[in-house]
Amino acid sequence: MGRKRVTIEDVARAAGVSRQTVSRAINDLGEISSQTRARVLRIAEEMGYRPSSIARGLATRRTGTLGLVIPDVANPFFSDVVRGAEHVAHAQGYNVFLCNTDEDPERELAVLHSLEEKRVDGVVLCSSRLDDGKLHAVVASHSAVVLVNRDLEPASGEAAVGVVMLDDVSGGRMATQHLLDGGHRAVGFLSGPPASRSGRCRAEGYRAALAASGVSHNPAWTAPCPADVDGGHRAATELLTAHPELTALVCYNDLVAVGALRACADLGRRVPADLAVVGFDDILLAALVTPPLTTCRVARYDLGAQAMQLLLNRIAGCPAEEGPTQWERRSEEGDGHRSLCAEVVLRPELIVRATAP
Amino acid sequence: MGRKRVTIEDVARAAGVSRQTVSRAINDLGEISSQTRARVLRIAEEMGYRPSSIARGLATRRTGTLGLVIPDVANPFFSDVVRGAEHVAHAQGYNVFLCNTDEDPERELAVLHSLEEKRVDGVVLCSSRLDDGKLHAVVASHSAVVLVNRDLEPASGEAAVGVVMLDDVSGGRMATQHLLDGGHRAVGFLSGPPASRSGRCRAEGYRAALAASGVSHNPAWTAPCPADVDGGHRAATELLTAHPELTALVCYNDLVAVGALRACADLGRRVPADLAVVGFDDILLAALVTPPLTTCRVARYDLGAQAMQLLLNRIAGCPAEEGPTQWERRSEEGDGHRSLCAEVVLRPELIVRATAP
DNA sequence: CTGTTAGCGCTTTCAT
DNA sequence: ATGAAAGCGCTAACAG
Repeated sequence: MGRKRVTIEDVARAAGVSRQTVSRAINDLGEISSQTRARVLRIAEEMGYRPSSIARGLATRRTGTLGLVIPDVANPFFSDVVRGAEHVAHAQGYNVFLCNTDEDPERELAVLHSLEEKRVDGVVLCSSRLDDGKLHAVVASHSAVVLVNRDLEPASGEAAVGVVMLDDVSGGRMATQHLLDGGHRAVGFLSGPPASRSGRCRAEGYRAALAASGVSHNPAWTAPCPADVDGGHRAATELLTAHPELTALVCYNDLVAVGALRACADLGRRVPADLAVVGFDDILLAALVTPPLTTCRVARYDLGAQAMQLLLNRIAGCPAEEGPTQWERRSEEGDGHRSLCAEVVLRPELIVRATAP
Repeated sequence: MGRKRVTIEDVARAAGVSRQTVSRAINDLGEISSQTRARVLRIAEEMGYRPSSIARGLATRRTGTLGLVIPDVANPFFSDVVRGAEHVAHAQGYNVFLCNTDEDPERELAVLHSLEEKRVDGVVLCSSRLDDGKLHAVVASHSAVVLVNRDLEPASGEAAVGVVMLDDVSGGRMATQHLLDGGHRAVGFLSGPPASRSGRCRAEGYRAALAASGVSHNPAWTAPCPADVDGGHRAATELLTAHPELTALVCYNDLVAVGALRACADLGRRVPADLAVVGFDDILLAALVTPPLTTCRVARYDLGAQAMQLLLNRIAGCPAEEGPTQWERRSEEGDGHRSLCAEVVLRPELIVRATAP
């Protein structure tokens, strides 16, 4: 394996032309007779020539690769985001570096630096845990950045960063309202990791819904937890034991909700008769557990796809050193230029199943 | 964002040294006084210097990136493989390009070519759907390749390729035997995609178990299906309708098994009373559906981790043009050199839950 | 220990 | 329509 690589020089020599001509042929730039081009391409093909995108990257300052930074591929939420993002990127001829941060800000910074060294043409950064200062530095050092599920005030002189957000406040309100509509008054909330913006926004929506219905809000009914089945299981067990008065639970995500279901089974509380449960995300699992989970669905694939599309728009539309002006203007024009606006907001949708009918 | 990048030249000038000295400092190669190194590093840091790994790649012919090719990230099986592989790669300073093939051989070939152009240092290729000829070509054109769940006879003059396999024949036998032990004689098999090696091997194990127990094998009891819940649902519905005599079902994977569970619910057949079901993989979902799934667990994270470790060993251990000799010898020496052997086999483990007690 | 000279394989710019 | 020269940012191989 791996004998000496064929270079453009080799092909040029074999075809009896200059390297430039070969370059023109493989890049399909017009200035070449279709005869020579066909001949060169055939010879290149025969020799198994594979142009080095790394040499090409050095010369053009474009690598044709993008970074996609997420907390964890194994989280079904993000694996769908990845699919959406990759699909869009590949469709336009880009490759993507997938980077996990494991929710660790140090690791996040490390992968971002690594992407910078790789000279990626742009980055989609999901659920960043970086503080505003560090995040500004990151944005400044990459040629294009789109943030998913994380806001950032543009610093002065900085092009507005692309942003794709979930309307989590609405989501939290929606989920809670559904329970209130069902007659529940003692509604708890498992809020997920304290560092999660989604968690905080959903909590805000939860409180807003309670307030709007004139239901008093008991802070002791809210508890943080790790964002997985085990975390939900433990937190729900504790919360339900400490506050047996609760008749309903809004959960940070479906994994946590499934953990809560397990806790109910352990504690002998029937769902939904004794306790109603609402999750978030609508992962595959949600429809398949017993009883099937009522949940707030988020269009995860679209989230990734839109973020990537936004990034590609910015890469294509901001050819050189153009300032943020055009972007800000566009995004204020309304919906006509959806593909060019700098902020996208996705609204969740309540899927009513058996855990909170 | 993205003003002019700082180059090694800029740093050299600012520090009043040559580029080479800067290079020595950042690469921590001995031949430099610790004073100058410290000073250079400080200046580089201050200037926000980020060495271009693409220029470096051109010069060194090593990119520090690896390819990981899988059918689909959103498949929970592969997302765990990805985690294992990435963890090992990152621990040794490599980045990985993740590529989905969507089980499409054309796309698989395309991503492999793209990785070749990117000059990755090696590739882990999972569940390749390529025929032997094309696969040999792929192996020949990459500097190091590890195959997961796909075998390949080494061609003459070719270094043996690294291989990590699941013992799927054992798995199929194990699952079937468990059902036979439970008294079942009419055992069906949903064999997954015809192109899947795992599917074929599990089928082989299934038939072997039947034969070993002297149970006659009815080919009509085996049916292929797409490897997801829906595929399982449809195939199980058809199979159980056409052959109501079946009392047990071995399923290609857990997703298919969950589909079969759904089909049973539709058809009014209780599980496990009327139909016993065994799945494969033990994904998260398996323990959480009702009733919890009996399944053959595969150490997915380990699968990815071992494959990547094997790849890194081959990259490190095969410095130049050394032939396959050393490898073949090592792998025959036994288990002492596990980290250097060229083939790893992982055995699945039966997890008995409620669908086939 | 430090600097100099050549590339790595491609594209760009300018001739022809 | 084609070719020649220069350079992208870094390291390898020598000198000193």
